[in-house]
Amino acid sequence: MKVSREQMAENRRRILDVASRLFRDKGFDAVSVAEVMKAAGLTHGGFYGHFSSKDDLIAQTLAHVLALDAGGEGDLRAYVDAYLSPRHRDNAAGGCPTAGLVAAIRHQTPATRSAMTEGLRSQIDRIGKALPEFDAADRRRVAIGSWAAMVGAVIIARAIDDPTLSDEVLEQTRAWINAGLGQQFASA
Amino acid sequence: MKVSREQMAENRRRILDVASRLFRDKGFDAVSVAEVMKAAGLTHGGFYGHFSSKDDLIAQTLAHVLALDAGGEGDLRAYVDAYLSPRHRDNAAGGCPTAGLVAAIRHQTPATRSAMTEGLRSQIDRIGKALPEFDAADRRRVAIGSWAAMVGAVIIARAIDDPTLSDEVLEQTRAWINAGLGQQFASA
DNA sequence: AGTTAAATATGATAGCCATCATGTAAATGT
DNA sequence: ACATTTACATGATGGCTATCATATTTAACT
Repeated sequence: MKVSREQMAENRRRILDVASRLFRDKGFDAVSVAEVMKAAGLTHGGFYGHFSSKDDLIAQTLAHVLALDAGGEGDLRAYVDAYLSPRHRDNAAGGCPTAGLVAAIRHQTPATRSAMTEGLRSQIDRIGKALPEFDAADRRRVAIGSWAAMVGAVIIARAIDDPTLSDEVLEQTRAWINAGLGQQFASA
Repeated sequence: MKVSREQMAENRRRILDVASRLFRDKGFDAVSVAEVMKAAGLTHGGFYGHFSSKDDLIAQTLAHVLALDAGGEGDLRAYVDAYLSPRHRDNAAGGCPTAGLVAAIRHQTPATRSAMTEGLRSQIDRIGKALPEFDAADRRRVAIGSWAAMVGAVIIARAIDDPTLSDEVLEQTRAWINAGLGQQFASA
């Protein structure tokens, strides 16, 4: 049955929202088109009215979720703490899409890779802007190094099945980043 | 046709070797059992004589490749440089299995998660041992922080489709880690 | 109010893949 | 040498999934 223009727009938004959660939680491959539609309260039939393919859904979902994500522009210390928390590690479905999906991007279409590239570029810039205490030369290094460590630590912590070691990875990475944030660099 | 005992052992080794390359290159899901067997010069039929399931292959392949991997115990600076090089980024099939596969471990069986956990534990210990200039308290932090940044940077660099930005991620992370390696920590 | 267009539902279809069944030939042990 | 075991090959099978075809219902336009 046909639905109103705004109902359709809302359906589309809901599809993207549930898809982003499902993809972050289970990975692109493990989520079927029908599963996404069902989670959005629809059936699989209407899917191709919204997207031209599953790859298209992936690309649009990534662009959608990366546009929202934004974090780290204000209090960087607080952002790092929340990012490297057990709570974030245990909440992949609602957590940072970069941590949840970067590694899978290699195997995706150009449109998806492009969306992720722009998301990463923005995030690095955002972190850089939150580091006014560093001079221009150091700012980029700190932003990129910290972001790589944050993403890497969460990915690693999620893989480890020993809670003690997993917690330690988060905690020590947090300490390592804080140490790096707390000091200026004389040379390189 | 039956083959000699040692021929069988060699076949098994070849299966694990090609599987580890294929998995690192394309991911667990995108590689079929038949594809692995074919790459090993066999047909799909013999597969279940060696492994009880694809999940079993994954677990054994990971244990196999992580046992070999070992790196970073000697000259840590050189290891970091090679790890964060475009060459390593562009060689996923032959590169570090952690960088290539950690993120997918979340969705694997307990045996596979366990193999990865032990691999990570060893690697962190190995890096720690290569840091004699740090006192015990700092060693762990430097090892974990550096390793998280290395793994994160390679994963991120592989996702990015802009060569300039991708190179920059590697290079700045390298500089960031070297800065961290080059200094003692007074407090935390 | 009536016609048309469109959004979604229901119901195929085709391909891929993990796994199983069975055959075959050669290695191993006597 | 012979019997037996067994590693691998060939050939199903069943399930899942992306995508397509068609029907239905109702919003949108006149």
